Amino acid sequence: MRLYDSLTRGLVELPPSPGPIRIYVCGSTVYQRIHVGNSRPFVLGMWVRNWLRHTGYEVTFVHNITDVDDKVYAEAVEQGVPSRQLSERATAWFFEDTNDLGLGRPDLEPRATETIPEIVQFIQELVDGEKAYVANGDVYFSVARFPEYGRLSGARLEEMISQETSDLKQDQRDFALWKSQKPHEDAAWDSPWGPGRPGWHIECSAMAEKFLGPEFEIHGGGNDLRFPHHENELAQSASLGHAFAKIWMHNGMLELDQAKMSKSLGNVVTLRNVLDVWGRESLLVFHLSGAWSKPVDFDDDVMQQASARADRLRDVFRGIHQPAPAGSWERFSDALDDDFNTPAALAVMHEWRDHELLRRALGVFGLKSLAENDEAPPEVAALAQRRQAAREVRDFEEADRLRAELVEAGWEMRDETNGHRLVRLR
RNA sequence: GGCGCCGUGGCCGAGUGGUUAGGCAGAGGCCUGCAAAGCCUCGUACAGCGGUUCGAGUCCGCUCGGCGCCUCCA
Repeated sequence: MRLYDSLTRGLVELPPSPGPIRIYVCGSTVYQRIHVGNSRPFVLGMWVRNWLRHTGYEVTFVHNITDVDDKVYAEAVEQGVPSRQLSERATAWFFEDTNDLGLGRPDLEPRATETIPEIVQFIQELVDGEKAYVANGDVYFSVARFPEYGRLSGARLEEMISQETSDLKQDQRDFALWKSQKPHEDAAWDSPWGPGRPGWHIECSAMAEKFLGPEFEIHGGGNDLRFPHHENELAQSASLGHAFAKIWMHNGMLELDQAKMSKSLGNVVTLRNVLDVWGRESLLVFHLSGAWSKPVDFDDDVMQQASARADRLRDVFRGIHQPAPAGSWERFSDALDDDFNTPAALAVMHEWRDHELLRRALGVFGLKSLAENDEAPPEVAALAQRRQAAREVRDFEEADRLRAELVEAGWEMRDETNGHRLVRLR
């Protein structure tokens, strides 16, 4: 299998299976409900894990939760609640919403606040190696001492100007590894540099390396994290001589009205809302429909299309279909092995009539539910029988009345040559 | 301004330089009391202009347009 790597800007071949594949995907900072855009890296990570396991790899998938950050404190002050309480509530929402995607959980879901000792040690090593310096309770990474800085984002060091300025920085491009506690911050941890909390990027270097080691195969996350987040993670880890990620997998953004969906712009649709309105299957099919690395528009129209596609796949398991040429698993697996091309894989699935083949493919994407046959409850089946009887005596008025009653109960009658079929309405 | 991605039929969206992507919507047909689903048929599209080539959606250049990052953001 090969994947597009943002660092080398080309396709990189994975080591042959079987073998270990370690994946780290940046999760969300938790201070409110996550939006649909946030579901993309989670879904992609779970799917890649499933697929790699399916093809024989031993996969470890780490997906972190950043539960300490400027935003968390700010929102807590805004709402007048303790920051710990806020982040715990938002973490619970995160689990609730992602659970409802029905994909299971990543192997490890570490939280920044549970990784403080490793973070502190990481920073200490950077300070000891003179890659970072202490200034009045803060610790900053020295960008000038890492010549490779800018490689991931393609930015030139000389042209970078940090917007987060501080008199404590030796160079305005430097970024904080540790921030001393501020008056409005109600939670802090002890450190050799005084009470404070981690800067934004160090927690990911620490969590990734704690569970995967100094070198791992895939690092994922949204394309907007390429700079500064991932650039800085790479700088921190590489400064200690760690190889860090071999492949950087940056997923494209979800766009709403031709602009990136983002909390700061406020053009956000929560994952919760999408799950409630469209259901998990339609959302997953939507994610399947677009190449992971490219931006995609999110609106009712594309969700409607995804929903119709989900129904079409579902119908394969319902009706009696015309015999079709035997499906080829190879075409499906070739699509996924080629940079995880899910739109192409989905197209192959649409051509299949073979239940077992299709069920197996759906399983990779957490969509086996589409293959489940609906079993009508006895009272619905009884209603259907009465309608069938009415039809047989050609009492169509009564038949239509009973059909309307069935629709009311959430079931659709599909008449067939020798009987009928009940299909649950969604 | 710098770095990067992208422009495919009404819509979404694949596409190693040379035979059909696939789906949604729409039209006609088969089936049917009606309906739904299914099945069959129907779209000769690749932003524009040059160039390379026997041949380009697919490579090169330019132009136009869209998006992302450069500041918190999946």
